[in-house]
Amino acid sequence: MSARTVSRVVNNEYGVAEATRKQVLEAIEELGYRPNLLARALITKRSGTVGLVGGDMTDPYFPALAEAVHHRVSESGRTTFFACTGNDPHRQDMVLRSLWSYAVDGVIVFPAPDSIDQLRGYARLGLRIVVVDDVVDAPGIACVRFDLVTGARLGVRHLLDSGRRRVGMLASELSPPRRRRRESGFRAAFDDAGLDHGAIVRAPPTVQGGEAGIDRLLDLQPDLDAILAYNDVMAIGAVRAVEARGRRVPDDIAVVGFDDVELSAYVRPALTTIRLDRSLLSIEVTRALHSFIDAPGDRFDPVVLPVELVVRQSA
Amino acid sequence: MSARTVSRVVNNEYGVAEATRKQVLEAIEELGYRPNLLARALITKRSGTVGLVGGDMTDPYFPALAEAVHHRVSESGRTTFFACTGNDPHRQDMVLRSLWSYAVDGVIVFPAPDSIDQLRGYARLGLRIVVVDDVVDAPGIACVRFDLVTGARLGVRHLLDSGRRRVGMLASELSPPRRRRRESGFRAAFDDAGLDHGAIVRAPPTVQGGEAGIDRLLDLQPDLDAILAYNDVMAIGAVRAVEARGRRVPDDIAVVGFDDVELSAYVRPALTTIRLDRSLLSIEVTRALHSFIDAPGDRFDPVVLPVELVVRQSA
DNA sequence: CTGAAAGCGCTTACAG
DNA sequence: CTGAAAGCGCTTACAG
Repeated sequence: MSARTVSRVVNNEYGVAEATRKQVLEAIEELGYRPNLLARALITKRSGTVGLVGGDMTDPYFPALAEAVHHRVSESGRTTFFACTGNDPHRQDMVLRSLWSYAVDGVIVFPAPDSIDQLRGYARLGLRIVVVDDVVDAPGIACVRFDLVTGARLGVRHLLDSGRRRVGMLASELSPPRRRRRESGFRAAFDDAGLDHGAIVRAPPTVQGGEAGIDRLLDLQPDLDAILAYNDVMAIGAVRAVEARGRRVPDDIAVVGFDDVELSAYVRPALTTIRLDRSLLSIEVTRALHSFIDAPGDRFDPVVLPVELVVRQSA
Repeated sequence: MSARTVSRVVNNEYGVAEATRKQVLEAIEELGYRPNLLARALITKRSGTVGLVGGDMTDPYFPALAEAVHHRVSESGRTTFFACTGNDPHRQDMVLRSLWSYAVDGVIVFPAPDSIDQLRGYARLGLRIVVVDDVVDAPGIACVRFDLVTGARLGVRHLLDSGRRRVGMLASELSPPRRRRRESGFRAAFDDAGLDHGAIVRAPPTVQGGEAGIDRLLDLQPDLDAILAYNDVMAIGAVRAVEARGRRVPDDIAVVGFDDVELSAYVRPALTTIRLDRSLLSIEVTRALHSFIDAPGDRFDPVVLPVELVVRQSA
C-alpha cells in the first residue's frame, strides 16, 4: 500500500481496485487519518479556500455580503475566510501576503485607498483577485462595481422632484478621487437640471462621521433642505445630527443614503436609499472568481451592476 | 550561499556574518523573493495566523468584537482570519478542519450547538481552542464566558423594581440546555423574589426571530408587561412586534436585551440592556490564546467576565 | 491497477 | 560562521 494509492483514494481518482479502496478507507477511518492540506497545497498551489477582504466589518454592509459570498463559494466545495483591512493599505498588504502565501484559490477585495499598485503586484505573483468598486486593468484582476453614478443621479432626482433645491452631499473621506463616483453622479444630476448643487463635505463613512459631517455641512450652508449621503450608516448619523440640531427629517431636511442595509428599514424615519444589492454583488463576484479559478485565462470583462432607488420615509 | 544561510537571514537568526547578511538581503530585494509560508508551516506546525469563528456575522455583536480581536492579535505579529458557521455543526467542522490543517496557531470559537465533542476532537489533534460562552474541560481548550446568570438577574430585578410583574422571556432556540444560562438567571431572579415568572419562548436570535417570538409570547400571555430578550437584535424585533400590535414600549411593555450593540443606542426607544463588553471579551480571549501559544501547557482556568446593566429608554 | 522515486520550498539537527 | 543532508506530508510523472 503505497502513498500513491492512498493519495488516489483520498482524492477520489479513478484506477484503483474496489477492494483496495475499501481497505484504504477502513484504515483511514481507524487511524483517524486526515490529509495534511498544507502539504497538498504546497504542491498543487491550490488550497480550496477563498479570501474575502473588506475594509470595515463594522459597516453593516459587509457581514450580510460576506454571508452571501460564503454560500456561493461553498457550492464549489471551498471554504471562505474573511479579513479586514481597516482601509489601511499596509494592513491590506499583510492580509494579502498571508492569503497569497497560503495559496488561496483567489481573493475578493474591497481595496484600501491607494492600493491599486499593491494589488497589481499580487496579481503578478499569481494571486487571482476580484476587486470591488474600482477598475484596474491588469491580468489576473477582475472588477465588479455598482453603477454609482446612476445611483447618485437617482437620489438627486428624487430630491429635486420633491421640491428640494439646496442639496448638500456627505461624502467619504476614504474615497480617492478616481473612486468618487457618487460625487460625479451628484454633480452630473445638477448639471442635467441646470441647477447648482450645495456643498460637498467628506467625513469617515460611519455613524459618527455622518454626525460630524452634518455639523460642518450645516455650518457651511445653514439653509440646506436635503442631503445625499455616501452610505446608510452616514445617513443615519446625519439624521441624528439633524434632529439634534432641532430640525426634522424629512420635513426640514430630507436624507438619502446608499446601500440599503437591513438597519435602514428599522430606523426611524426609515431611510430612503439607493440599494446596492448584495445578493447581486455576491453572485457576480463569485462568478468572476470561479471563472478565474476554473478557466485558464486571466482576463475578465469588468461588470457594472445596476442600482435601485428605495423610497421610504427620510426623503 | 546555502538555503540554510538564507533561512537564517530571513528569520533574523543569530550567527551570520554581516557581509553575508547584506548580500542575502540584496538578493532577496532584487529577486522579489518571498518565503513560502506554506512550506514553513509544514515544518514548524505554526503559521502566524489565528482564526476567529463566529456563529453569525449578521449579528452586530460579532463584527466589532472581531475588529477588537484582530487588533489584539496583531500586536503579536499574527494576522487573524474570520469564519462563520451559521450555527451549523457541520459547517463548523469544515471551517475548523481548514483552519487546523493550515496550522493556525489557534482558534477562538463561538461554538455551534452540540459541537463540544467536535471541539474536543480538534483539541486532541493539537488545535489550540478558546471557547466562548461554554465550558468544556479538556486539555487544549480554554473557556471564556460572561456571567449571564447574574446578567439575567440584573435585568429581571430592574423590571421588578419598576413595578412589572408579568415578565416573559424571549430565549434563543439555538442554545442547548447547558447553555441556557440567561434562562437560569431569569428563573432564579423570580425565585429570589418569591414571584412567578411568565412564559419562556424560544426563537431564532435575530430581529425576525424576536418578532415571531413576541407574537407567540403575547398569544400565550396577553397581559405581559415586560420582556427579557436573549440579545439586542431580538429585543429590537420584540419592540417592533409589540408596537405593530398597537402597544407601546416601555409604557405598556418594557423590554430588556443583552449585548449592548451600538445599534441599541440608536434605535428608538433606545434599548435598556445587559452589556456584554466586547473590549473585555477580546482582551481575555486573546490572553487565553496567547497563553496557549507561548506557554508549554495546555490548561487554562476558565474565566468568567462581569456584566453590567445599561438603563436607557425601553425599560 | 499499484509501487518506487523525485520534488514542492522550506527548517532542523549535524558537521566542519 | 556556513554548508550538505534529511525530512515535513503530500502529489506528480514514470515504470511495471
